[in-house]
Amino acid sequence: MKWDDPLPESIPVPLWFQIAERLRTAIKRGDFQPGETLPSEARLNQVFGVSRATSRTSLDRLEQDGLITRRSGKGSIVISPRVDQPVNEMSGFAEDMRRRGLLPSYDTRFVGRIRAPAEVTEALEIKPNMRVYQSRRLLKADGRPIGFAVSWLSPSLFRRIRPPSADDLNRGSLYEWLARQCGVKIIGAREFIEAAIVQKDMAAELNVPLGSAVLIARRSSHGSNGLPVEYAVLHFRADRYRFHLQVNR
Amino acid sequence: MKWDDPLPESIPVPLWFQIAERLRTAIKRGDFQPGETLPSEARLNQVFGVSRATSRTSLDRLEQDGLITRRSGKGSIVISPRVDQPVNEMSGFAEDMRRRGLLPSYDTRFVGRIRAPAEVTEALEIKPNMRVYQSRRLLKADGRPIGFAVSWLSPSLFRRIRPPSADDLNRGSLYEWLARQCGVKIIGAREFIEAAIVQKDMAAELNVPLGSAVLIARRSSHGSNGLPVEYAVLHFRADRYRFHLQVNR
DNA sequence: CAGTGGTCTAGACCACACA
DNA sequence: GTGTGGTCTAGACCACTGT
Repeated sequence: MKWDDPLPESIPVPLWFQIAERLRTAIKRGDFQPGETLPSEARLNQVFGVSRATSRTSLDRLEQDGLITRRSGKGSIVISPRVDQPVNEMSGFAEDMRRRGLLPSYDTRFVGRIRAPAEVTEALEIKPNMRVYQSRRLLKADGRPIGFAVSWLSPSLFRRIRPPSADDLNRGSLYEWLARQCGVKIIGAREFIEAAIVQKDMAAELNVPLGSAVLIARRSSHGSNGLPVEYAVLHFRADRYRFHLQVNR
Repeated sequence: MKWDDPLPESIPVPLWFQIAERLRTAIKRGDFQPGETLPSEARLNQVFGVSRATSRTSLDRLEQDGLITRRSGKGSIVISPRVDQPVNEMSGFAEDMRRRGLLPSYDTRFVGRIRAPAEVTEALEIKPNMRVYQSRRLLKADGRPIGFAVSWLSPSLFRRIRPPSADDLNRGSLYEWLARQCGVKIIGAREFIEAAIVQKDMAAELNVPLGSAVLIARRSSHGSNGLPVEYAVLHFRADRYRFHLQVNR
């Protein structure tokens, strides 16, 4: 499939998205090398028979994803490719692992209601000392411990719906469960990333010697209504995990 | 200043940007609370006398910056505000520190040409064992060590221009120097973030005990032509520094 | 139903880069 | 000069949300 083959007719996918995907795969394949320019907006209009706004929307997306930069008078220039797959797009642990070619699994250690510490009530924007649903899970990749996730969910989710069981949590992604059962999609988050020396109980869970380094992420997630959904603290083995992110502008 | 005051006439700033700034400050000020909706696109058209494409571009920017989400049929919904200052937008160390209310300074330990290790030649996309310009700098905030930056610059920068001196580097941001002297703006980067136990020489520089944790960032920066400009490895004291990032979609 | 954002068209004028 | 992306207008039809 060449990048400029005609688009299929009347499928329920936006034109701008189809065009962006064409260019994206062409870049991945190496048809456009880093430093080279993509076809101009006018050219895309001719090739795909669309208006300029549509082809611009395609390029907007590629720019936002860090694949190209655009310069007035020059064109849309391909940026050196990512070495790895993922980036800082929103993704749960399971998806993250699959993209790295590893098989994710969970061991749920605890589920239940507990009194939330201040760090949590602040993040979830609820009253101090309120009781919230907590889960504690060991995260594994190809069967080996890689991280430990402690997660608190907003009480507002469980007015009508029962919280997930340990089985639910072992079965798959928490985010998928929230989407299926609560109709809540997590669409963004704020994260703090820190380094620390592993604590005793966490060393046992992660199966690392005392004195090892861990990578810690504290994540506040929000749904499409803009309100907090989950607060999570994740510890990762420093020898098996690193964050990868793409920064623009 | 209310968010819907008339826009000044004929200033050389895009309308969509001015509108986005109005809404941004209104959100920061609390005129629109988290979970509330912003004025609809049609309303913005009336208020500012612009076309729908223009008001949409404003909202696109706010969405990209993680301030709002949009739902067809509902509106543009304000997301809970960031606790800290900005986030994963491109910024050098100096700017980063100033945003945290700290005074940045540098102690340059070394500048000169050295043979680049494989990690560097790969990131800069140059031939193995090529000699490149390296700098090693201690990063300080309010006079106290906070990190250590080792940076390699692409040889292509110095065909016509002399590399920066230790004085240049002590004086201010490397990125500002590159912009001024080489006309190269860094517009994006790829980063890996890791945790580790501090090494002996680094412990001495950072003034931390052996066995402490450090946060390590490995950054490949590229300019507006999409080609690599700088590769840097930064070690941060875990007790004084953490990353903060905003994840969308 | 009316209002919302999502997508798309067909034009326009501008500043910028390069030959 | 020609071609590039940056900005902007004035329409249009659609799917979705709530009443």
